[in-house]
Amino acid sequence: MWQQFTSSFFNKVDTKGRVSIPALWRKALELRNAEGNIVLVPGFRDKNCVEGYAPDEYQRMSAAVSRMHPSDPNRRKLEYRLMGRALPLQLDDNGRIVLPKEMRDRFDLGGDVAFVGTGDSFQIWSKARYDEMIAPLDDDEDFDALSAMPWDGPEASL
Amino acid sequence: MWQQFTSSFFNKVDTKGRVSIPALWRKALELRNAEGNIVLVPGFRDKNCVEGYAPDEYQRMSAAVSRMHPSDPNRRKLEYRLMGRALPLQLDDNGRIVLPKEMRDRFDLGGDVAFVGTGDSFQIWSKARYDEMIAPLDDDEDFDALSAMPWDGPEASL
DNA sequence: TTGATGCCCACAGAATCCCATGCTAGAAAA
DNA sequence: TTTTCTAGCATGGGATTCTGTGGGCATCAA
Repeated sequence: MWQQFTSSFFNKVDTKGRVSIPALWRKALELRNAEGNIVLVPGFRDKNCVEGYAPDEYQRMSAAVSRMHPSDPNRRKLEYRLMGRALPLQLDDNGRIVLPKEMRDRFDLGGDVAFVGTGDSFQIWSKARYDEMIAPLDDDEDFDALSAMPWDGPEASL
Repeated sequence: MWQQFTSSFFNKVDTKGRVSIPALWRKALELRNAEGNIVLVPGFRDKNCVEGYAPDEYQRMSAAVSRMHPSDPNRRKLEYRLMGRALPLQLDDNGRIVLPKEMRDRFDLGGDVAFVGTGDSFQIWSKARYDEMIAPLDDDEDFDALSAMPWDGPEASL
């Protein structure tokens, strides 16, 4: 539909470490003129998964870090975690990427993995860890996070 | 009539999971320049049904989430439930969509389903669950929710 | 040699497209 | 009014395309 990463998908990592990027997201990447390029960042916002960005969004993130003053110690930390660990990858002809061995080991990405869309980025979880993470969210009866969402009525944005 | 989703409809889901979007709402989608696109979100505001949005309304929701700071834990929760589960779909030539199997299983959407208009969005219920849900609402004699409605008089908005 | 990497092809199941068929409501004709 | 016609709508089935996945084979490095 459009250039956001939405929905969740459960794909398999084969013995070579290859895994398909969901077809829906490949179309999203095209709309972002990514030309088959994505950037993987391990454990940035969430230390239990790998985050994936289209080039344009990754640049937005790193630009935000670059706006911080060079003397700011938090900038150094962010640099190490965002730039220092970012891994640019290319999709192959079948729409797959190869997850490097260190990433597979560290995040348990063998066999079934979960791709979770988070709008301008996405996450890759091991299926087992994803299930653990998501279960309490589904049990949340009243879902109080919704009340934290900013809302100014229909005519506010767009 | 116009671009709001109003009224209720009872359609059938076939063996392939296909179901017609009510014709009245297809016209509403046209007025919203949706071009046959809708977004389904399972159990977001109400955990017992699937919610449907026109692209413009969905973007309004997700934009509200994106305005929250990336470090906000409530943003994470909302991402998982809104973006992480949102499913963009296209109407086919006959005005139908395909409900994915997981959704059909989880919300019991086989055979008869109810489409309920809720203004800027709509809901899809299994007929059985819908009947259960709606009965006590009709018995609500005094309907005290009405007193909670903000009201500035006819000339306020528009 | 051994192992990793990139590229190509193959295949099954699932999703999607295309065409057909009743049904209904409303218009048109008698 | 009653009957006939028609266009729009919901629904069904077959055929085709797509997508995720597995395997083979060169190439290159250690």
